[in-house]
Amino acid sequence: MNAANDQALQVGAPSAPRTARERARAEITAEILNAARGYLATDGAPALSLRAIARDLGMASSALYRYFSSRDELLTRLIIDAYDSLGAAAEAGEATADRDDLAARLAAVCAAVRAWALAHPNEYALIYGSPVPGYVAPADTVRPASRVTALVLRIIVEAALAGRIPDPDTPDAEAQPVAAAVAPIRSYLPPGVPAPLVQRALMVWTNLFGVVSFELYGQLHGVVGEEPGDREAFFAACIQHWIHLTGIT
Amino acid sequence: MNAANDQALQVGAPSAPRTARERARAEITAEILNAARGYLATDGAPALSLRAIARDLGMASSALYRYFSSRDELLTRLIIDAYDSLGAAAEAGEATADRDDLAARLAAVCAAVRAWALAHPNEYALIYGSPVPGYVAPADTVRPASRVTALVLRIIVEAALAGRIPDPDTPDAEAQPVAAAVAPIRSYLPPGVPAPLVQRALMVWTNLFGVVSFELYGQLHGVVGEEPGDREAFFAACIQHWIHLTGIT
DNA sequence: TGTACATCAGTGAACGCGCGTTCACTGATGTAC
DNA sequence: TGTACATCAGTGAACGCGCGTTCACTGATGTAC
Repeated sequence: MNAANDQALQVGAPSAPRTARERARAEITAEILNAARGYLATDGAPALSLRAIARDLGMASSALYRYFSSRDELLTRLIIDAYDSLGAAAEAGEATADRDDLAARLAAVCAAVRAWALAHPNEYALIYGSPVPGYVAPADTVRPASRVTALVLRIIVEAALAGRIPDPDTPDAEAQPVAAAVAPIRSYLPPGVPAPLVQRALMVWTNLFGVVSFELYGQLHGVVGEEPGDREAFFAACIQHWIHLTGIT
Repeated sequence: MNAANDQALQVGAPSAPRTARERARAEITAEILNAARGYLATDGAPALSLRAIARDLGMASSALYRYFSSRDELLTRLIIDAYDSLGAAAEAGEATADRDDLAARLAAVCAAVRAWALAHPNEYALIYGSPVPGYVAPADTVRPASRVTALVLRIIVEAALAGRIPDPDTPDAEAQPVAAAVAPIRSYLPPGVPAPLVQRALMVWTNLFGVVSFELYGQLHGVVGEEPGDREAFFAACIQHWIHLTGIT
């Protein structure tokens, strides 16, 4: 929690750099990241080139090493920023819904994730596409990566604890292995949320990104229409099923 | 249909090459593809290198151009083969289930897709990961790409036409846009399958790949357990929900 | 069955390109007295 | 306020590497008579 707050502070409010040097540093760092995001869009993460970025900014390629110690560090920063940007968008969307309308809150999260993905396809592919081979995500990507997951789970937990979800009647034979399977994430949740319900929440979370990825990567081409409203209608129907799946009332 | 059969013939039975030249050509082509798949696994599609493959086979890099006219053509062949391999696995899995047990047939397809993906993570990422930037899939990838989709839809269509799926009672206001959205794929289906049902089938199809992708790309790390049986239990629960979602009895 | 010619697989050098990273350096900005 | 020194941003050349693709060529395999 402290770590999260500290980081939010750092990211959100750059704490007003005082000296000219610090101000310039912050500005140029931002320019580098912007240029990098541009190349993500056109060429993808694997082809991201430090030299191309340097060319864009009109500086020597070696100068980038004053800001990032390596290509991988730049990638890591882009990944963290993308997760945070998506997480913030999802949280902002969720916040607009009536607190008591749990279904609407879940729907808002889904819609916000899709909207963000369509607006930032490059960054979406960076974090939810096939992993960049040879790149291993460092530990500080974990927390930003879990913001959307946490958001979805929070809604389900809130509903369950408020008694607004009827207990799913799963046969014991099935419930046992599922409980073991979802144990890791369940350890972060307050007690009292049945395992089958956690499983359903995770299904919704997984399916959400499944649909968004398929839409973004072109797998829906020739399957779901591309007229205005078609994709939205399909996605809206998905949301309805997800809400129904959780059992939220 | 004819095109499909012709291709199956070509791929399945290489029609017994007669001359030594033809035999050698077929063998070396296969060796190239195998080596390429090896590099897919370790380095990913964007880093796939003709020179590295040639080195593996102990031949000059220029010699590859006797077999593939360019790197893109090699990629295309790998993509088509991957789709066909997955499609064949899914069809074989489905074929083992009792013809009358529609739910079991759907479950078998899902299980086969996941098993194939876990066994061929490299090729899975090639066809269902983020698109390789700059590469545009030619038309001959379309048919192999649709085999799993077709399989899922066939089961649902069969169930619907046999009256084994109760009509989903969707409010007209919702059904209208959904019908427009799924019109493209519906044009390939026999009449009499309600649009909301087609939408559900597509949801199952999308969610299937969503779950498999999340598992493969590590998004489930720290969420769903990694002990033997955990992932299987989670996936089994997903399958149950998908069957329930379609309404198959 | 034997010869003459066409086809094809494979070679090795070369073209032209781009990449990440290092290093010794210059000159501007900041800091301590 | 002014000077001396430390810090830092940015340069440009270089290292060592790998890539896709082309081209003129050699030698083996196949084919037609």
